[in-house]
Amino acid sequence: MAQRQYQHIAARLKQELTDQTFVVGTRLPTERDYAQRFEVSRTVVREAFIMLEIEGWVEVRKGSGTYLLERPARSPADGDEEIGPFELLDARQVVESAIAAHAAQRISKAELLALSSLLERERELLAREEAGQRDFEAADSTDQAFHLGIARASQNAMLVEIAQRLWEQRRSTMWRRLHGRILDFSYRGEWLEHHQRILAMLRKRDEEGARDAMWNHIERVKEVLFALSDTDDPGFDGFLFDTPTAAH
Amino acid sequence: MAQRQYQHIAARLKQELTDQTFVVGTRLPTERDYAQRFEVSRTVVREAFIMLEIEGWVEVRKGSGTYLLERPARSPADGDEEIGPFELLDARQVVESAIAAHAAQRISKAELLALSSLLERERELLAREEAGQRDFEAADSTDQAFHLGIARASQNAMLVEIAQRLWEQRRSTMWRRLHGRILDFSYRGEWLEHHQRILAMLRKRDEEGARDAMWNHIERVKEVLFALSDTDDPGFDGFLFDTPTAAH
DNA sequence: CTTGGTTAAATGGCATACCAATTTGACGCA
DNA sequence: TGCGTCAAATTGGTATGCCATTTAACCAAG
Repeated sequence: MAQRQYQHIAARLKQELTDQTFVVGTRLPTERDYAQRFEVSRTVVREAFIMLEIEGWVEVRKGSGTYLLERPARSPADGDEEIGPFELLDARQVVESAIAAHAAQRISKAELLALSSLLERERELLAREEAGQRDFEAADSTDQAFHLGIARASQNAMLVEIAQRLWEQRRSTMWRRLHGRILDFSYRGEWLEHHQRILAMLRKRDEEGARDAMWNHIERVKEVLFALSDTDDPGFDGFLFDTPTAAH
Repeated sequence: MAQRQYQHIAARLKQELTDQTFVVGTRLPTERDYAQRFEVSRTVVREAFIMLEIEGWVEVRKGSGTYLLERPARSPADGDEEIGPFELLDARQVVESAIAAHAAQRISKAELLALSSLLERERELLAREEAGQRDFEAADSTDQAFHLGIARASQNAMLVEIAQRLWEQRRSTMWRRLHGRILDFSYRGEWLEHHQRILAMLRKRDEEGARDAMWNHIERVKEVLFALSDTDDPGFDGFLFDTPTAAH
């Protein structure tokens, strides 16, 4: 596995905290428990908890335990109606393309380099995958890093926050289910091309080009998602088409 | 000292990275070095590095070392840093203009009517104000209702949520202070004209027109805000120009 | 039955030791 | 002289063990 283990465990913990019903204030299982359950050392779990602590999910009390704080991420069970995949993609299309355009005029050379190395990483992962080594976690986090990196390049903290919020939505169960498909069905090469095109526009500081490239990228993701919903998975379409914007 | 040592060490590391001149990309001293220097175990240093990694300061490479990334312009977890007025307006400009364009193709007749009646109300309030009856609260809430109404017209719950989040930011003390000025200095007539132009574009379902109208509206708000910062209010500019995007 | 203190178990904090990946440079061969 | 190879040193990764704090269970005194 490419990623640092603590990040992997942290992702699983977050998933558990969002999916499962842990009431706010609950004491979570101990580090030792999780270590045993995930079959890693307590050190790794501890580091994962540190990540959650930094991100504001939990509070760690020495000698007592780890406690769930109010969730920073929007949780479907908070009474908010869950956002469907197509609706979320629409929102991302609108917002991220605008952010990309803005970033095109403000991105630094260092940030261009950072994005470039992310794409290098995507290329590597893709090659490995073709060799049979799949690493969904790594692919997913690289994808996210690229998109959030663009938001960061806008030099605007509010836009970064908004972009993060959009990506957090993937945690919802409904969405997670589809997400794997998108990154799996050998569309990864296509996404890489899209990302390269976006980066090229940012490099040229081409505002309109960046906007269009990002727009088309997400447009294509929507198309793929739509096509995938025609597969033979029973009950797959069921929830897809409840969303207002799903009727394309 | 912070409760957990890693936080203390992380703070010292950040200070060192800010003060000292470590060139971007430099390999930092090893975990063992810092452990010795700070007289703590390598574990603690390692946890501190994890914090820096999460916050985007450094990249950690197994077997190689820890490398300084471009210093994040704004560190995410340094406590929720307050967003400055110009930064917020930039974000609103980017996001709301994109939302307006999206809404232009989806707004319903009922929503057009609702927006129209909001403008009617703006007109009323303006007339009353000229007669000496000021009602800041009403003017403010009408303004917000118009902008959020457009977000709602996008038919996308996520976009509505984002727009709300943007408007919530005005409640911050720093921002509130300026906000009164913008709505007071008899710019209200101008804002009304802008809103009418935006609504007209939405009526025509003119995507680009709506985008531009919203963009120009907020652009003008920024100009006014900038001009107002030249007034004689002592300490007024002080905080305004600390924000990265303030240097127009 | 209540209350207070004592104690033992549980839990996170920290340090140490060993593992694995990477880097470096020395050595040998062309 | 230059380059390829390989082994040792370097460095982060992980596991384990012990320490300090907190919690709660228990018992004795009132």
